[in-house]
Amino acid sequence: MLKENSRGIHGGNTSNHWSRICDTCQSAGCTVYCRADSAYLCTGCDARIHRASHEASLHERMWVCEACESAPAAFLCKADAASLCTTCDSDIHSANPLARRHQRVPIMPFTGMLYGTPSATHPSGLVMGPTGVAAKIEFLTQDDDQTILEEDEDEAASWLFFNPVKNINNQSNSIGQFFGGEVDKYLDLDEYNSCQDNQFSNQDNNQQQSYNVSQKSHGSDNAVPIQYRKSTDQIHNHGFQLRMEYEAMKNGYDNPTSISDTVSLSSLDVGVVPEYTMREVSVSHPRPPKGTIDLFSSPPISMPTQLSPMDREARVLRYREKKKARKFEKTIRYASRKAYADTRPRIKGRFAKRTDEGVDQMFSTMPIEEGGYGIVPSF
DNA sequence: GGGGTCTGAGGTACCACATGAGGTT
DNA sequence: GCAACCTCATGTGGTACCTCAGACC
Repeated sequence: MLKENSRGIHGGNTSNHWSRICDTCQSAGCTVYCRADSAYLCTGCDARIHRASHEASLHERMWVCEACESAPAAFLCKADAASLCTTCDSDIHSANPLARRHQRVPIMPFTGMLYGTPSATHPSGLVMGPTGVAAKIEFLTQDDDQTILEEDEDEAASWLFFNPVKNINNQSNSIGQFFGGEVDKYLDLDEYNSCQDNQFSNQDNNQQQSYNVSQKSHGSDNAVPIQYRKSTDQIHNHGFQLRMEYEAMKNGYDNPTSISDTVSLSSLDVGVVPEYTMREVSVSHPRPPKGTIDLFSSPPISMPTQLSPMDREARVLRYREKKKARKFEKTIRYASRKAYADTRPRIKGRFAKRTDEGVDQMFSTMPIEEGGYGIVPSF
């Protein structure tokens, strides 16, 4: 399933670990680069260090490139909703004509604190962030949690309230039981694998989709950035994903009625990547780590029983970012395959075998290699 | 109100085959 | 370690078919 996604967008990053870990704690992936300290920091360390003093809070920081995760981001690609360093931006957006059309804006350094009390010198809260040139960092406090919940109440409500009746009738569904209510059969526990301790994730897959214009480095299958439509299972995935995040941050993972401690994955389709294979959650890293997951060799999934305020804030922020970034269109990952599919003969919508005549007709206007088909158009 | 039928919307299985990942030599 | 070769899972789109909900009688 993920066979063709097992490479990072730069072709060689197959590790389950971050490209660059936090210079301070050495245990989590870095998310920001502090110019003043010349240090790459994870979200937790960034908050801790730059909350320590007023002076520290004035340090200019840059988001780390979401592609290579090893250099400060310089541009925000609006199409990919990704912050990229100059190198990755160049690589990705020179891959094909469509990629070149992506609108990018420079990312300026930000100061202040991402979490906690706003800096007194930044009452506006205007900083430069990964989601906009002049994104307003929303300083999250416990009170803000409530504000967020109120803002999103309408949408979130549909995610939060499981149907207890269906749950009872759905006893055979271990996942349904696990979450205390009706759960989509198209489970995608994506975001729940994104804690810093977790080494398993489908980040490669996510990244490849996010940066689906960047595959020139590993083959001719250049993906196209155009997104057509999104199948309902993907929509379910997003809905459930966000619902889970919302539920988690709402409860701080200490509500035993909504989330139990373990889950059986045996009934899940292999293609579904349960992100929540964490051993524990001390989450502050806003991005899922790289790598894929082994559903059947992983230890039983445990849900956290406590979540620190910082973790909650991080999750709230991540929830909102993800909500903003939701896309419901289908992603074409392999343009060459699409091109072939478009040109294949069909019978009642099904692919049909090519006859020699059919091939000749089909490619009568295309250059045909000896004994083969035409050159794969590349986007 | 209950049951049967019709209709539309939405979801999915099916097909062939180039491609690429991973294993072997 | 590297290259060449081999094997096999994967992704791709249009259509028919299936399921379900709602309307109607």
